[in-house]
Amino acid sequence: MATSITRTKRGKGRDIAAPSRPTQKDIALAAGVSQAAVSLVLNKAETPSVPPATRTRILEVAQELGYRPNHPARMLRSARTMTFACVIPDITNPFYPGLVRGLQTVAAPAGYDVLIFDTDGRPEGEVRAVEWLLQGRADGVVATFFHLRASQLAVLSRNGIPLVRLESQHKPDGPLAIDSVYIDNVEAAAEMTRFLIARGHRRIAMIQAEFGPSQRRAQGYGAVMRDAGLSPDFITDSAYSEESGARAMKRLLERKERPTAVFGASDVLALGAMEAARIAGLSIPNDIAIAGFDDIPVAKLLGLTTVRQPEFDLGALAARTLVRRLLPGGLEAPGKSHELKFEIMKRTSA
Amino acid sequence: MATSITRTKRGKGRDIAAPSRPTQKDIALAAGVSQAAVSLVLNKAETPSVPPATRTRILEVAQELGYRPNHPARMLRSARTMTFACVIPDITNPFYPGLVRGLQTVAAPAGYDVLIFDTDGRPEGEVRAVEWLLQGRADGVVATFFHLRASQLAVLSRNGIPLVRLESQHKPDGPLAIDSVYIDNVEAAAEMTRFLIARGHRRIAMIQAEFGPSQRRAQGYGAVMRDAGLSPDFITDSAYSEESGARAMKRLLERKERPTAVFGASDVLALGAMEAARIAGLSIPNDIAIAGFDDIPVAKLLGLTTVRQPEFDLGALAARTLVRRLLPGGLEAPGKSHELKFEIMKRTSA
DNA sequence: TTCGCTTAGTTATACGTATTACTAAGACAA
DNA sequence: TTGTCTTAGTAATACGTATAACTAAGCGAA
Repeated sequence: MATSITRTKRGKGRDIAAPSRPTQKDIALAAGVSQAAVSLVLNKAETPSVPPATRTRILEVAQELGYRPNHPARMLRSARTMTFACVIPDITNPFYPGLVRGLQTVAAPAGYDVLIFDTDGRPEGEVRAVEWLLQGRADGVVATFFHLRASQLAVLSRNGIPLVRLESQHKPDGPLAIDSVYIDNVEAAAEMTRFLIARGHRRIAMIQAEFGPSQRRAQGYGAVMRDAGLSPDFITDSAYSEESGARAMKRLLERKERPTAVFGASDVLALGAMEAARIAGLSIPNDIAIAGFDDIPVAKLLGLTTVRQPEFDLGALAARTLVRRLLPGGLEAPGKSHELKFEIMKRTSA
Repeated sequence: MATSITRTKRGKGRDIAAPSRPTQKDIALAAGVSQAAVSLVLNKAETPSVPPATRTRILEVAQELGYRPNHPARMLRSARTMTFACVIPDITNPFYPGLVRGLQTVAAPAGYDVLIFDTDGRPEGEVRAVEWLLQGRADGVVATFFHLRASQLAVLSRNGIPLVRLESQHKPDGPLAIDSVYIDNVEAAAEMTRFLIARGHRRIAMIQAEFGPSQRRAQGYGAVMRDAGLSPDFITDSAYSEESGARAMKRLLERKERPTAVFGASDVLALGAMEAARIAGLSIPNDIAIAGFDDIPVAKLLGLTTVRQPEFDLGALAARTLVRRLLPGGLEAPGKSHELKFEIMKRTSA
């Protein structure tokens, strides 16, 4: 009868050094109580059925063994992952890190982690994200979907996963646990356009992206232009990237009659445009004025006139909404749309 | 005997609408087989004990019910979370999103998700990160630790969690499953300093942060300065932020004898310095030259001369290292240090 | 003396999966 | 007819936790 001193659990077949954290069972064994007693003491602030003496003994043993709760087991047992998913096109777009930070700032004190899922703004990526969420990996989601419609997202609600969408306009309240936080992009773009017109610009072009919030921004711009008796001038490139912005700008600069101002549907597009203009030897804003949308951190450094969307606050509000949804009974409430205010940041580029 | 048509599982006591995804048991029931058979078919490419007919029947039923594996249950059973943690000071520092992207790009095809944990570069944050990792929430970690030493990180290895550190210099190989990826920060800073001297600068100041890679960069700068018979001029502010950079720059500009060049220990510090210089009415690089370290995306737009650290590649390499570590037996190999090359990006600011 | 209440717990079960060990039925050979 | 081998699965168990349901011992009151 061989006596095994090295307590190698999980070392069933192979006896390789298989590290294994102490469990409640180990604590129970060492403290001479049952596993249930351990669980009770570890989780409840007050334990009527466990007297102080036993309580402290259990806590001491736990401390001594360096016990940490096994998160996966907890998740399974309590059907809570304590994780929020953040589904966005691309974390390298400077708009999103601030949003993520806002999320974390509210989520962390409430005990939730934040997991990032990049879709690249492509339909397949968004479908994969939903697939993934249905595996029960997150308790709630904050997401920007460019392609999926409400009908394709309803499956999340049906599976008890609340969703907060980052939107570009007010959404009507619905019965499902789908909320939204938004900034009135139509009005914001309109106001920026009015500002450019007031500055004396008449030939104003807008650089658009194919999908996403660009649509609403174009709408606001188009309406104001037409109201002012000017003709909207859209130029569309594929993505929200500097390359797209630069490409579009180059096309604009090749025209016989150039615009005097260019409104980028997002800051990264505007930055690409600025870069292209600079390469072409143009001075900003004298030769050509440029405006953007988002107010990413660099916009300030580059003096880009733009529409401020408070990313941090958006993230924080979204997280607060999720936390509330995950309170008991929180899923029953109808979906609501929360508005945050934009601000026109007048800088040197326009 | 009441017949319950609405299949409401989990509805033990309260019969509120408690949505519940189908499990393997449900499939088994519907297909007239055992749960074990379902698990087998769903997970193995070849099932000698399940004939094709039964196999397809099971798969069809699974499809029909919209089955998705329950991730927490899988985690518990297989002791794999299929998650990498990325522990960094702050996702809003523009250096990190690219790193995260590099991580994701390698992790996703291998089946791993990426979770972000911000430490704010503070000791408590780093301790919390380790605590958190010990709960078995991730299979591996990519991390930047400013404060914790190897001895405090060894606990991760002891618990079977491989770690890849982002480092600023070569680390000696050790027996634990702790690898590192690094860029030779000493040499990089030295080369940048030589460049500044070659440009004719003699009074060169360096803006440092209190902790982190700033140390190595200061070392390279200091060595070259002394070799050239110049006296190093350090000015330290707390964090890696624009505010810190601006504050430090303001102090430099208050001096009677101003430096002709300022070397920021990171790009965000350099950007803050640029902004402060501009506010003070100085022209860059005529009145004062500025250099940075990191080559964050905006550096290019602002014409900041800096040291390029390939963030994306660092992330990708770190992820590849982790994936390899998590292959069977991968934890036994000694820790290795991988070097990536920097590049001096000569732009207009210096 | 018996009942009931409190104290201090324990036992049992479930969450959904993966895997090991087992088995019943039939085919075929000796 | 018996024994062996294959086929087609199944039953049982474990992962670590949370919790509902139960109980044994001791004490006071009726």
